[in-house]
Amino acid sequence: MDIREIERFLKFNQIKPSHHRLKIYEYLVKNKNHPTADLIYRELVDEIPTLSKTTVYNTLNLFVEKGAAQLITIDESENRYDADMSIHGHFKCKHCGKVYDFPLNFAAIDMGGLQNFQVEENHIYLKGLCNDCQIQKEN
Amino acid sequence: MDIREIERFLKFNQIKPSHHRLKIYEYLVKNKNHPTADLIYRELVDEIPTLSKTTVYNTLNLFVEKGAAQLITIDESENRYDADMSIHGHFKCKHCGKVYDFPLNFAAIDMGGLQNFQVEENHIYLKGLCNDCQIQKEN
DNA sequence: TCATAAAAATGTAATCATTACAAATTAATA
DNA sequence: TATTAATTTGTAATGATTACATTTTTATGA
Ligand SMILES: [Mn+2]
Ligand SMILES: [Mn+2]
Ligand SMILES: [Zn+2]
Ligand SMILES: [Zn+2]
Repeated sequence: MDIREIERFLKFNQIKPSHHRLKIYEYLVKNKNHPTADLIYRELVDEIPTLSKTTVYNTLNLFVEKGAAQLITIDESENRYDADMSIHGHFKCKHCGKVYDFPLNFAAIDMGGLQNFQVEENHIYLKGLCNDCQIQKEN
Repeated sequence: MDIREIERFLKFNQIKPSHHRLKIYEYLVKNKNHPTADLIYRELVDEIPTLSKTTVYNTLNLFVEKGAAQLITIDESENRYDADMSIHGHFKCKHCGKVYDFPLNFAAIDMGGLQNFQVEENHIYLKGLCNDCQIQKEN
């Protein structure tokens, strides 16, 4: 996804593609690391010295509001963001802190107890030890 | 679950059953409302005038640490707690704010992308409109 | 029972992520 | 260019949670 596609994508989602918005969205797309607002700020401020943290927060809130990104609340006290709007699950390693994606067959989730409930969002969060960290502990 | 059972349960989980701890755990068991620390405090402070909010926080953290309750981070900026440690999902209504339980066939979740990952916790959160609120909107 | 130590609870201050808000800057429009 | 709207900025406020020192309660044992 190059900068032109990002511009089109933001416009498509009713978001005026200002320079900062383009850069923040580009960061989300290129680094699929589910970053916090603070991390995005720290990563971009060298390249964009005038960037303010408030703008990062404002922009991320706008993305979520317009459906261009999703908010991941996998852990208390840290909001993370993801430009991948497809249905997928997240796994956070308790040891290294990395957040992994995994495919999800949402239809398999049987919501027997929720007849007539209208589902608008789904958040599937797992926690534990990732493959790499398990190997480390064994040695 | 009467107070005697609660006492036994806390002891079983390596938690000394002080009066406050018993009352807070009893609140979780009797009101399956996934409350915040603040709500628990407000609900109990009349009955226990000496209760402090710090004690509620300390106690809930202890419960989670010892595996007697689980922390539900279904929404940013509010930690909710649940004494039900069985595997089940949560649905939060965006209109009325109520958090519903629903049964969950966890085995149905295919984690194809997570070979050799060791899962220790699972959090399944859905959001949308509950049955009651949909009916209201239709009228 | 009384002394002593350990555990639990309290109250206040600190922390920290996020938001509110007013001012400044930039972009769009005519 | 003049005018208006949108965006961005910097700082202050908010609010949930935690840190910490003090007080209270409970347990232990001479
Ligand atoms: Mn993701
Ligand atoms: Mn529950
Ligand atoms: Zn890991
Ligand atoms: Zn509802």
